Amino acid sequence: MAIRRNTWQREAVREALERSEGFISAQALHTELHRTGSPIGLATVYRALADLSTEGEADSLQSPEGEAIYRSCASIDHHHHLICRQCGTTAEIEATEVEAWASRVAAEHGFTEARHVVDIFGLCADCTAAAARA
Amino acid sequence: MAIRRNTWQREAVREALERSEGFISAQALHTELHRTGSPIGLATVYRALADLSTEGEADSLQSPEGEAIYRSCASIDHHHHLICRQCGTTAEIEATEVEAWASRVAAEHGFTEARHVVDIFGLCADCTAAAARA
DNA sequence: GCCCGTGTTGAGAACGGTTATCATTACTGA
DNA sequence: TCAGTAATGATAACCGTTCTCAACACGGGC
Repeated sequence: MAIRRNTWQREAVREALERSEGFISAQALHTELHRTGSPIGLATVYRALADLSTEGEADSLQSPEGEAIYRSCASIDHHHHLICRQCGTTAEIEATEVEAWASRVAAEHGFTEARHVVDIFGLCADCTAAAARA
Repeated sequence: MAIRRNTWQREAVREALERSEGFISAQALHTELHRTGSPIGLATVYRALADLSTEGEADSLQSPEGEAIYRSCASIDHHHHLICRQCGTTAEIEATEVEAWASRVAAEHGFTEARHVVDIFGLCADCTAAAARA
């Protein structure tokens, strides 16, 4: 694992992830890749996503349904999300104050290696309007 | 499903959940119940937890490892958690500033019915010390 | 360009958590 | 007490994810 080789598979996953808007599950990404002709294996998709995630090129979080979902993360810096639980669209949000708060609180309680989960699930403007009509 | 019957199992799950501090997984709760002598089935624990969750008597969220974890929700007031990913102990934390931030950000983007997930996972002081020794 | 060592791939098996199945049990209202 | 029917629980099925391992292919050295 010392040297990372470049393979078309890894690149295909990166591109497919960038092409898809919002969060997408590994399975969905695999299906999408097959649909567009890539005979890539499911295991490879998982591996590529895990790699992208650790390298900071992708965000990953757990959907409320328990799936791991991924998103291309052009800006390497840490940020959070506003996710519509109806249509899945996301908006990146600034959370500078929350960052500070999180690390302060963790430190106050003697916690180390703190990673925080700060995401807001709601109904986006469109879906709110659609729900109002129904 | 029209009528809900009262069974000792359901009550046992509720009590065990209240007794356990912080978040606990369904499996752990099942193990705990068996340890204290209840021959309750795993499926029943899942069902009871799901019911408690929909009734609002319990909170549920996904741990970063993908497990569903539950917490008794006696106090209706909303608060957040600092969770040790090693031993599972939790501390309740005040998050007034984060509450304000979350609703403000959601409103700014036209989102409604926003529920936020704000939890910090880390290593508690004890586990940090234990890890340092190893 | 060709070889070879080794990182990578992929099909399928294994795995762990959760949910469904279904015969049996036991609440509950009459 | 009794019948009707939710609830239970052992187990199988399910689903997403990770592991296994033989086959493959990238890339540095020649």
